[in-house]
This record gives sequence, C-alpha cells and structure tokens, in this order.
Amino acid sequence: MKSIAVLPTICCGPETEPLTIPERDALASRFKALADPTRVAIINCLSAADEVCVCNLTETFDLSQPTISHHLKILRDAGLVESSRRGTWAYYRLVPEAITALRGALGT
Amino acid sequence: MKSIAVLPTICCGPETEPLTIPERDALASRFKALADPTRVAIINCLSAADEVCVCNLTETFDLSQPTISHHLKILRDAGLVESSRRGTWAYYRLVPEAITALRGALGT
DNA sequence: TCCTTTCATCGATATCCGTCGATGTAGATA
DNA sequence: TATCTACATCGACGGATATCGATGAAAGGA
Repeated sequence: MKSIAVLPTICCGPETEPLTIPERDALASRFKALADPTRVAIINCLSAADEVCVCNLTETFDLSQPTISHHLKILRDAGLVESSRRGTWAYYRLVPEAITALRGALGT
Repeated sequence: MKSIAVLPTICCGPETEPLTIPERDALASRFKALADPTRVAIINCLSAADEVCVCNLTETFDLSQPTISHHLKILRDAGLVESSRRGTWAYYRLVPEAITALRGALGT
C-alpha cells in the first residue's frame, strides 16, 4: 500500500548524465538490498508466485525465522516487496515496478 | 582481456525457475559490487566515456587514492570493469556485456 | 643512478551486516 | 481469560567492509 519511489535517472548507458549524490545513494541502497544470496533467492521465490507466505519461506531456507524476517524487512524498506496480513499469516509479493525500475537503471 | 562470466539464469520474471545456490551467490556478488554509492558513481562515470584514467577518478571523488583503488578492484573482480596500463597511467573502462547481463537477470 | 609520479597492496581501525536466541505482539481457538 | 501459532522486534556476537596512512612496484625524467 506504499507508493513506489521510481528511479529518476539512468546509471550506465551510452549517453549518460552524471548522477547526483542522492541519486547514487538511492541506487546503491537498492542494489544493496539485492546484495545477499538469501534475498536474491527470496526475490526469485516471490517471482514464481503471486504471493508467498512467510511460513513457506522459513521452511524453504535453512535459516531461523528472525533472520528471514530481517531479510524481508530489508526488501520491504527497499520497496522491492510488499506484504499484507490475513489472519495469522503474512503474505509477501513482488513489486514489479520496482524491479523494472532497477533494471532500467542499468541501461536503456 | 578476461572472459566475462555471463549470468546463466534469470532472477525475477513471470515464469521463473528456482535459482541454484551457485547462481544466487553469483548474482548477489554482482549486486554487491554495485551496493556502494562510490562504486555506482564510478560506473556512472565510466559509462560517460570510453576510458577514464584513475587519476581523474581520484580527483573527482573526495576519497583517498587507496580507497578508489580498492573500489576499482571490487568492480574488476565482479567483471563490471576492466583496465589497461599505458605508461604510468591506468585506464578503466566499462564491460558493457556484464552490465547487460545484470540487467537481464532482473527480468525479461 | 636517483628522484618523481602513478597506481596497487598492506595493515589497522571503525563501522556495518548477517545470524541467532529471547522476547513482544496480534490473531485464532477454546 | 488463557493459550497457541505466526510473525516482528530486540540485543548480542562474529565476520565482512569502507576508509585511511604507509609502503611497494613500475615507468619516466634528470
């Protein structure tokens, strides 16, 4: 239910303008969210389904439940995923626009 | 003068296969190389010209020369840039295929 | 040969990050 | 109310990382 901050500028292409400091910080923050094998796997897992319950993730990965929750928070803060609770369970899904925006930052 | 390891699999798209552990590790390593504002700015700087001398980078950024060299090594190890020495100077350039491959990993 | 310049590497340090157990919170059930 | 489950948060610990000064290596010039 959050608005998605879209990357305003392109990072690396043939005719590329210099990034401002806030822009390069924002880009690095987003890449940092993907700079961990577990988080890459979570994103990959979410991309295969509309929604994934946290309980499924804790089963899939050989990590403690707090660790999974920690990674999900990082992905949430980066705007790459969003969550919603239904009853006792929390379901996470990808934010496709955020992925697309990141991809766009890597060139035209 | 190095061969470029191309990302074999796509991370996050509509019909996406699960990543193997080596694949997700390789992807995370490459994203980690971009998970720093200085390195994002270096990539952005390199994308604006064919080649950039290290001396220009040390002038551009308010960081010590060893720190710049450290970041360049990380980008080199990730295969995102390559370098060549001519005389006293070292010139760095982008590896466009690596950037393209990373972009491809973020979807079709 | 000696000195200067350019860049890479080394060693040290402060901070960041991934991980875990313990605890808190909210919903469901009884 | 009491209790159980699913998930988030807290606090702590160990390992990784960004940064620096000092040093090394290689090339050019005096």
